[in-house]
Parts: sequence; structure tokens; C-alpha cells
Amino acid sequence: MKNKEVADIFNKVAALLDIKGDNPYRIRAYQRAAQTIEALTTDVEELAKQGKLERLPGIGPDLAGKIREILNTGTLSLYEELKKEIPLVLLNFLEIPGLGPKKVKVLYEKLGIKSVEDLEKACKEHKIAKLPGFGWKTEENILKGIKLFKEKTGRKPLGEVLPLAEEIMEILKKESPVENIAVAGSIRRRKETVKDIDVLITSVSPEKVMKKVVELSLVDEVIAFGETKTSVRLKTGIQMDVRVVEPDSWGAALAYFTGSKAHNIRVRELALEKGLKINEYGVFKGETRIAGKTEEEVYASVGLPFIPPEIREDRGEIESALHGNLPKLVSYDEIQGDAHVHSKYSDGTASLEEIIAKAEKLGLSWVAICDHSQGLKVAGGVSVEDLFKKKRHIEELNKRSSKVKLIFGTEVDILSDGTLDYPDEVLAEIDFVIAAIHTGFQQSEEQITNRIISALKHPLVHAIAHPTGRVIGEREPYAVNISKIIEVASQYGKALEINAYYKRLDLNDINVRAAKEKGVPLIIGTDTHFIDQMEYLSLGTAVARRGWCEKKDVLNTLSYEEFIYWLKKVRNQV
DNA sequence: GCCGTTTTCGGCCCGACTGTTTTCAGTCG
Repeated sequence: MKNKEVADIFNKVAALLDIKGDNPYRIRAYQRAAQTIEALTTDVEELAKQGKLERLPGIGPDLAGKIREILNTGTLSLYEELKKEIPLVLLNFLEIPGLGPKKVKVLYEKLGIKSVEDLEKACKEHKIAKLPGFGWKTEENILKGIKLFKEKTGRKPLGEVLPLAEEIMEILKKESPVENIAVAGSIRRRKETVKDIDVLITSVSPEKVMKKVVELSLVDEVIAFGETKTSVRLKTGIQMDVRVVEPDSWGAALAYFTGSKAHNIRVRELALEKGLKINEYGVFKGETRIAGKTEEEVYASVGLPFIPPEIREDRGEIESALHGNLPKLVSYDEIQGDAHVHSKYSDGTASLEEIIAKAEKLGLSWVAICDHSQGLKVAGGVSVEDLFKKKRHIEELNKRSSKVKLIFGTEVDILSDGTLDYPDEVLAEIDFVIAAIHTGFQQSEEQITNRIISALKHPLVHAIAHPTGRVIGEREPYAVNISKIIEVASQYGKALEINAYYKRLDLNDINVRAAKEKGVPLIIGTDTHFIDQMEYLSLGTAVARRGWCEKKDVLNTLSYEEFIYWLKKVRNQV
């Protein structure tokens, strides 16, 4: 997949052009193209071969040519030229809060600043305040921004921020006069990482709410404090923006602040075509507000059905909605089981009994107990002897428990030569086999891809766990050709996991969608090691939704009996 | 740089807040 590489270059070109002060619409064209290519469920290389690049939205003859240039030469002459004009390191400056392209340009041209260290030094020597358009306050803000930049308080995993956002909502509900309150932004879209917390509120006395917000004990610093908009930085380093609107604007504001930006732009373009204007206060025909109380109303005003937040990314949802073929996304309450839980038999901390109790609380009807296999000693891999103890234990519990059934499974290690960590006669006794890579991350793309493919082809394997191996913010995916994996999974009718652990979410939304399009069944597993982690199931469901999955695409929507049937069917036992 | 049954040229989403200004540019979302 060269998609990421092409998108990266386009994003960098856009940022460099931005600093240069180029035509903003040209810049947007590069950004939009980058976004489109990154979200592709097919290889851009494949599309190029088929001569279909120009069919992509926002890709014209020029950008298509530039994509081909990148594919052929590995780089782009425009990009190389721009790099000579503007040092690449300046792009880092755009990450510093308070610094945008215009200010970066001035800093570079007037003071020759080329590194964060230069910038910090110039601030401390008060050289910044003397520049046109700058002042002492800006100087101060840049210093603060540098500090944040160095602390790397960038995007945080959704699973970390969501509970915090919910806690804050609860406090504001209890202790300030809010009527409606909701989290918007990328949290509502359930993006895997988020940059800030957007909270939207209606209230009869906004000033009291705003006062409460800045007084929260969780707040570290007030960034902006206005009548309708307040921004603070929380002690965890994350920024929170709070907006208060009139009840009549609730839907419009919710749509507006949920984004994504690209999605909003498309919706507003549709509005313009109809002679309407959409902003956060409503849909307007001239001066008259014709909609805005609910999101449904706002979408209806431009001829669209309600679009679920999780797919508002301008990845084709507008077109689908216009054609009346939006997917009916799998819902959170259709999920009946958790397909990947570790117990005390390996490195999990919970007993089978505790897992059953937790599952019952969560309203699940089945849980697959997939402990590590024998060779993975660091993770308490289960010996063959213990495996059969576990099997009897599960059978016994299933006789007693009617509400929650356990499934006897394993997360079997794919060894570095592609063979599995239990002999076939043992695997044949295990009802659910999900295979995974835990060692040899440094192998070549060909080696790793082939390892996974041999596991997929193994007649006793049902699925692959965390197929790319990435850990958000900690470890890049191992080198794997995910398109090939999806292809082979499709061919052999095997499933791919959506690992729901908040730092994995692997497959990610884009790969899930690619798999779904090839008819590969998706299976959500929490990879629980500590019992409460079973609650991450909803994060996995969110990824499925972001990957446009419907009920039929997700094995967790099957009842216990149906899932058992599927397991046997894969092995040709029914 | 893209796009179009109102257009192949002239458009391209919209507003809040801050800081540096004295009416507005820059940044942000």
C-alpha cells in the first residue's frame, strides 16, 4: 500500500505551500486529495494501473499526474523544489499551538529561525515582540506552545479521553444549569485518537455554565473565555472547548461541532447549491432560519438522511446518502459476544467465573476464552495439559450457566516460520482458534505477510488477531501487506479481528472497510487481561461502524448457537 | 488545483476569540 506515502507527500506539499502563502484553494486541493487517498480501501497503485485515478473526487489531471510521479519515482519534483525553498523543519512549528503558517513565514524570513531551539532563544531574547503583527503576548504564548510541543501533548487514544469527557459531563450536569449537553467533535465520531474534548451545551444562563467550566478542578489553564465559547487546558494536557447555544440551534451546532471539517464543508456546499447557508446556528434562507433544532432537520434541509457520526469523514458517505444507499451500521446493542478474552489460565487476571459475571453485566451471551499458546512463556502460555483442564472447566460452567456461554478458544502464536504453536491434533480439539503474531516483528514484509497467510490457510484456524500489530502511540504496525491478508482471508472464508483494546483498535477503520468490501467477516475481541477491559467492546464496535460495517459483517452479532455453527462451517464440519 | 444540466472561468464553508491594531489578520475548529 503506497497510499500512506502519497498522502504524506501531499500533506507536506500543502503545509509548505501554506507557509509560502500560496492560493488557499490550491492548498485545500492537496489536503483533500491526501485525505481521499489515505482513506482508499484499494491500493492507489492499482487504481493508477487501471487508469482510474481521475475518477477519485478531488483528483484532476494534475494531481493524478503527481500521484503517478510519486509511484514511479518515489517522490515528487514539486515537493523537492519546495523543500529547497522552505526547510521541512518549519512544519513542526505548525504543531505549536498559536503558530500558523503566516507567523511561521515571518519568523523564518525576518529572523531566519530554523529550529524549535532557535525559536525558544528568540522568544527569551524578546526578538519576537518587535516583529510586525507580533507582540509581547504572542511571545509569551509561543513559549507556552513550545513547552506543550516538547511534552508531546498531541493526539490521545479515544479510550483514554472518553471516560474523562463523560466525567466532566456528569459534573456539569449536576453542578451547573445545563439543559442539553453532549460531547461532539472527534470523540462523538469515535475516532481512534482525539486532540481535544468538544462539549456542546444549551442553557438559560450560559455565563453560569462558563464560570463553572473554568472553575473545574480538572482545569489547568484558561485559553479563551467568551460568552458562548470557552477553551481550557485540562491537567491531563488535553484541551477542552465548550460552546453554549440556543435550543433552536442545538442540532445545527451539534452537526457543526461533530465535524469532520471535510464532511461539514461538503454539506455546506450542498446547501449553497440550494441557495441555503448553514452555520452553527441553523440553516438559513436569506435571513430566515428554516432548520436547526435537530441534526435530522439540518440534514433534511439539504436533501440528506441522518448520517451517523462515525462515518462523517467525507469518505463517500455524502454520495451514498444522496443515492439512498447509506449502510445500516451495526448497532452497539446488536453485539452479543466478546471473541477474545484472556483468563487466569494464561496472563489474564480474571477467573472464568468472574468473566461470566462481567459478561452478564454487559448483557453479553457468549465469551470466547482465548489464552496464549504454550510457547509464549512471557505471557503464561497454556501447556497442552492445562488446555484440557480448561476445556473441562468450560464445559462444566456451560452446563451451569444459561445466560452466558463460554467458548473454548486459543490465541495461538504464529511462529517465525509460519507454523502454529500447538500441534494440529491439539488445535482440532479447540473450538475457536485465533492466530496472532507476537514475535519476529523485525522480519521483512514478505516474511510477515507469508506467516499470516500460512496461518489463514491452515484448515483449523478461524481468524487472525490484531492483524497489523500496531499499538497506538507506542509501536508502528509490523511490515505487513494488509491487502494480501484481506485477499487471502476472503478466499478462505476466514475472519479478521477488530481488536478492541483501546491502544490497538487493529484492524483500523480503513482496513475494516477494505475487508468488509471483500466480504471478509470481522470479529471484535477486547483482548481483555484485566476484567474491566471487557468494556472496550464498544470501542471495537465503533471501529466496525467507522468501517461501514452492517450487522451481517460482524460475527459478534451472532447468537452463541449461530457462532458455534459458523466455527464448524469454517472447518467443514457442518 | 478542482469543478460544472444555471458555469470550462470564477467560484471554492463559516464564525469565535485573541492580539495587535484602531478596523482586522491570524489562528482555530
